[in-house]
Amino acid sequence: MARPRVVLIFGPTASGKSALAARLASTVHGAVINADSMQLYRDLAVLTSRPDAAEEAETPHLLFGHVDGAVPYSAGLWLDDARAALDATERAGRLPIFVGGTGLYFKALTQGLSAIPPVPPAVRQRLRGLAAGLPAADLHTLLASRDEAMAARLRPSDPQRILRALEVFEATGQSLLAFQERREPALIAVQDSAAIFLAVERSTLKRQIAARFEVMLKAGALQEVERLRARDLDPGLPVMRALGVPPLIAHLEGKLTLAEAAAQAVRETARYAKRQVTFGRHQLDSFAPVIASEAEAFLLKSLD
RNA sequence: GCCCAGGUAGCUCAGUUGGUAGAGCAGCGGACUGAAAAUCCGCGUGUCGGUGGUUCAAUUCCGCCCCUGGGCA
Repeated sequence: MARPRVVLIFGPTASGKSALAARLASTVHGAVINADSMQLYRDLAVLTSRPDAAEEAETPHLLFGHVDGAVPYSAGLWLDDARAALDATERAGRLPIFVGGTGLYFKALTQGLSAIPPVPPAVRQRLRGLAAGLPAADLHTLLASRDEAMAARLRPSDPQRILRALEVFEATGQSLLAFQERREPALIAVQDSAAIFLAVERSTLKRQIAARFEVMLKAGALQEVERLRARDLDPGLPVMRALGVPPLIAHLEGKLTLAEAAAQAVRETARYAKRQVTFGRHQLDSFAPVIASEAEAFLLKSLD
């Protein structure tokens, strides 16, 4: 097998991915490229455990904190950014090391995404406004009257996917299904990469999540959320829904004690970790599961 | 020591006029094509405190014991 031209590190939150990527990058003359949908927001550094200034000074880090929280970012935009970051890293003669916990980003990177025209913000806004007052089942009925094929594939209880199908149909006059039947070529083939899925025992992960949240609070997570709240952004934006943000806002508004908010954040983060593991197991099944403590040695060996 | 209340799922509790039990939360499994830290689907995991008795049958009724909380001493 040829030497991998790129390293892909996926794993649940709090599994030690970022530190691993940073260490590896400095040993093998690499650059770390973010594949995490929240670490890319400028407004969230503490709460997303983004690499700090010292780590970023040690080796190049790309796509971290480069997006303003007011922007509704997306997997498609990330893929564009990732393509540019990959090119820049290779031109600089460094090994690209993608690291993050967003399974969809890795799937898009290695399996390709469909080419779908952008949906005009006005269309999106109108549909979301409409959806706000409607039960999901009614939205599904609406979709079925326009795009029966796509409606048949979606559950009437899944508002987010129904909304996506509606906006694509509205913007293009075609079924989302028609687009999804064809994928663009993948940017990276798993065979050309060292792709791993960090395995950490669930109970260990939960302990690490709880300990990390305490550290985040000491490092100013509450102040970070206070600044975010002061921006008065649309609560529907991704940045406002990051783990820990809603409970800490509830605490700032006097609706929860800090202890309650922390417990809620930890619980939700643990559930998220579970979904990440499921995604890794089934959607990224060509990634090699590697025990976290052995991952560095494993990667160095496959880069030999 | 006596009196009262309670002991049922990991937690908080409901329930069974006697036919081996169910909610919420937690947990576990799963789906996944531009909001993915999102959105959605499925699953009850149990010596009903212990032990003897009555009964065809006891988690349920009776006795004794143990534990917890409160009250009186």
